[in-house]
Amino acid sequence: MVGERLREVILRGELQPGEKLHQNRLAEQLGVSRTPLRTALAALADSGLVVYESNCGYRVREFSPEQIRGAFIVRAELEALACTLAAPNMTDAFAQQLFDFVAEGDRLLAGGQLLEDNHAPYREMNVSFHKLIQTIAGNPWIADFVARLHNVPLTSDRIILWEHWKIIHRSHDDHRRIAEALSHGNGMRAGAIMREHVLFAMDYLLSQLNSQSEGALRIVPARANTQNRKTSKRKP
Amino acid sequence: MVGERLREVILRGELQPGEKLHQNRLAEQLGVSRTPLRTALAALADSGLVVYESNCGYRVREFSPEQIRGAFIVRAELEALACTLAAPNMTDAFAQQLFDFVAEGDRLLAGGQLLEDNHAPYREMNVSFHKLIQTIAGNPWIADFVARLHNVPLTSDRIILWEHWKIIHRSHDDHRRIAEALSHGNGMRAGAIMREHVLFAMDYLLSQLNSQSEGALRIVPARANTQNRKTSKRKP
DNA sequence: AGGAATAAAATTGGATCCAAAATGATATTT
DNA sequence: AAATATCATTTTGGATCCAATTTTATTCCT
Repeated sequence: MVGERLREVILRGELQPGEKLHQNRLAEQLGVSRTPLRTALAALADSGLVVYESNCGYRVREFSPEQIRGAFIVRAELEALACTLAAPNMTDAFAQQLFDFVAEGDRLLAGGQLLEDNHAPYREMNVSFHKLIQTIAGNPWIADFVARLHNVPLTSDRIILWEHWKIIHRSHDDHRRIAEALSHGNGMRAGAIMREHVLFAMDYLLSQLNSQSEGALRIVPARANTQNRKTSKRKP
Repeated sequence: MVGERLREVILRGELQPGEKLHQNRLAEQLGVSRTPLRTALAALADSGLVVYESNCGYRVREFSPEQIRGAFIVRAELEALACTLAAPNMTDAFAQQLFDFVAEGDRLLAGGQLLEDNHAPYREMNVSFHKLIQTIAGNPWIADFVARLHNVPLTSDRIILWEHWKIIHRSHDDHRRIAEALSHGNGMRAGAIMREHVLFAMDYLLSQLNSQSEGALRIVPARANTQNRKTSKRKP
């Protein structure tokens, strides 16, 4: 829980890669003692977001462009696999949900552009679409690993490149074709589209990384999480 | 480090799945205080070997046969991907190392059977062979995720089914063909063999799980790790 | 006697404390 | 003046302590 907050802080880039994580300072900033902070750090270290060195504490992990590239490649393969596994599990209800997400995307892109106010909703629709396919696939490892890959700064689904209409339009069209293929039970075809869908995002992100400065990449946070609340049991 | 020991204990099956992890007792058994134990538990929880519930502590995670099956399927795909990525990176030195492992397997299997004393060496050769391919592939995510999948009890490379000569012989023959294909730069073909190599292991393990009792599965521990020592800097 | 309510024990989670190690600063020597 | 050595400060890692919650045991009531 303090771990979640730390993860957000790191992924939003508020802590520089390589930066040392000062336990006293961080604990105070987060308003907790060092003990829960350290358990959170241990978990983050295992998940690979921070690195630990004995007697030297934790620091924010640095990712090379090559590692970021590698993350996309594995994600492309895993999400393609999710499509092939999802196909035999398709039901009318699942197909309907997929097309609902596509329809929501259509609505958000209706004006021939993506308005500023629609960035966050589009992002959430995008995340939901991908997650739903992983759910239908029914293999929890895929969802788990894809989530881990999203924990790499810049690889995260927090980041979408909004600038060029043609690219976002094409990306949304991929979604439609994937939904079509899956609803016809054609998992291999859906997987092929998905693989290209992810690999192209990789190429595009890396080209942007090379040209412009990293700071220019837009990070769109989720809206105040009134949704997505997990089970919280409280005494009266 | 205390985490490593705990991981071993759990993977060896000395703690039953679902069993509650008593912090006081465990800390005493491991000869440490509760604080380092709890950081270790937090890390293991993130890596998915134990589950945590607020105010109820940690318990050993249970895996359904379906989850075990899922782990093999993802591992098959990841290791196949490792083959396709490794092919363009092949050098004569890498090819030599692969064939050295194959030759070692030939030696261990020379008598037309796998002697009891050769179980551990064969296991280590097997692990090294697979890891080398992942190293050549040069994508650290693959090695990381495959290692996580090995952290599932029964999916682990700690377990090899030694009983039937024909199966282990065939499995070793897969290794030879994979090495051949990779040394010729044929990553797709190597990947296809690797996928079947892993998926057949899955089928065989699950069939054994259904027929005989789980306790009959042989878990062969690594030999006292004089090798595999990580960097350890000590003051004189 | 069975079940609900209450009390006692145990266990967890967080805070504080302390020793060991690392970092940084100052002094000393060449 | 530069390099080394020594000392002080900071920071980490582990142990202990304490409050809050859960679990277990007991008592009480129907």
